[in-house]
Amino acid sequence: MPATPPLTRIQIKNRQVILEAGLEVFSQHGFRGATLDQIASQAGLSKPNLLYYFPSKEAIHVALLSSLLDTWLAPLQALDDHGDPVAEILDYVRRKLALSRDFPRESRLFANEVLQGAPRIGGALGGDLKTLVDAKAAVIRGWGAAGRIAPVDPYHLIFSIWALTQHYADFDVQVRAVLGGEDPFPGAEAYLEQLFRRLLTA
Amino acid sequence: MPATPPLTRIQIKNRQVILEAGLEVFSQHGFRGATLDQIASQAGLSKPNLLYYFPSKEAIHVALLSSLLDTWLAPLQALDDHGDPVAEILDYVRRKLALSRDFPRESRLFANEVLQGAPRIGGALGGDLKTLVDAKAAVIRGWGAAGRIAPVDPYHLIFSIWALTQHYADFDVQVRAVLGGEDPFPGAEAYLEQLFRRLLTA
DNA sequence: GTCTATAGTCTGATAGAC
DNA sequence: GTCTATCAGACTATAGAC
Repeated sequence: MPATPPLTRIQIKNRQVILEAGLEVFSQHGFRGATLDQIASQAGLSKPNLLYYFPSKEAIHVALLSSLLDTWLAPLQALDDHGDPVAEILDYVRRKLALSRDFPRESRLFANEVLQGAPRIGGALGGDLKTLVDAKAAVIRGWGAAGRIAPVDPYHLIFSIWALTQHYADFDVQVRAVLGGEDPFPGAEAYLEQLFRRLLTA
Repeated sequence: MPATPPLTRIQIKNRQVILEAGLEVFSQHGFRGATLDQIASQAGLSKPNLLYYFPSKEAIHVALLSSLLDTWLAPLQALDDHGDPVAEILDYVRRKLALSRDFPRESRLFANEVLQGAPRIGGALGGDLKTLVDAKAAVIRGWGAAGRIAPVDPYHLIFSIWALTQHYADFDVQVRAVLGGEDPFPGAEAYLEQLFRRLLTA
């Protein structure tokens, strides 16, 4: 028998509605800035009803972070040891930029959390995340050693891909203010392809 | 006669103490996450005494943001039309990375603000910031047109410098978790020089 | 399962003594 | 100028009716 009982359809649906509302509110205001009133209103439920499905405000936040972490790391997971090195890295950049364009709230949720010292997902950073990055960094280092890409520090390469792609989601307000409201993503995709192609084939 | 009376020495000193404490607390917890109790404790003053020097919590935050904006834009201001193009841009990268290393709290203060939609400095983004970036983007575009650097979108070049340098301050916890605690800045400086040199001299 | 009502706590800001 | 005491509102979470 399972340690936790299976959820009914209505429980599953309401939990999803609450997580969607939590994502909207937490990503915009951060953990402390968000209130249960806002989340309840966004979800179309009463405040005590939220706490019927989740034991606390923090539980909603933690559930969001952990359920989204896999999605967030999928583009790096997909980096294929056996593919063409430059194409693999450029594909990774494209997939990561697409996440920023299509899921900006998820990006800002993580950014808020990490910016404040990752009090609720700190463990995953030194655990699963580090394990994954170490593995992929070894792949990239191997490509460099074999002369298939220009020599480059694989860790800072990965950091730079994160920084450059997430910037367009996390600092969207600033980017659009400078560009006068123009959609930054077409230009960003072209620029990043140029940047990493020149870096890796120098 | 001045619209506001001149400040005494003790007033100037206490305002500075409060701003220093506010920077520490706001940069770590964001505007809503910070409390006057924390700031007062950090400053070694009582809570009502804080509000003797500043009319409200928001006034402390706004004073911090506006007094730091100039410092934050100084490295871009210093980009010299008449210098060597590649050296000027690489110097800008170095100066901006030094800000992230030496003033990470200031970086996180701005990141928190922009991430949440810049509710308190939104005006400066489309105003002073855009004006400055437009001017410097024109300089960089001129260098490209004259064949002195490889052709590159000047706006996304500037965004990429911001993203890459600020990442090491704003996501410090994540970077150090992946690197196992090692100081990221020496490696970052070498990597960024390599990256932008290859981009601009391709 | 969902609601209204509310308990208990925290927080920004003020009053008033010294 | 600085403090203690405190107010009024907002907040998370719970109690209990339906």
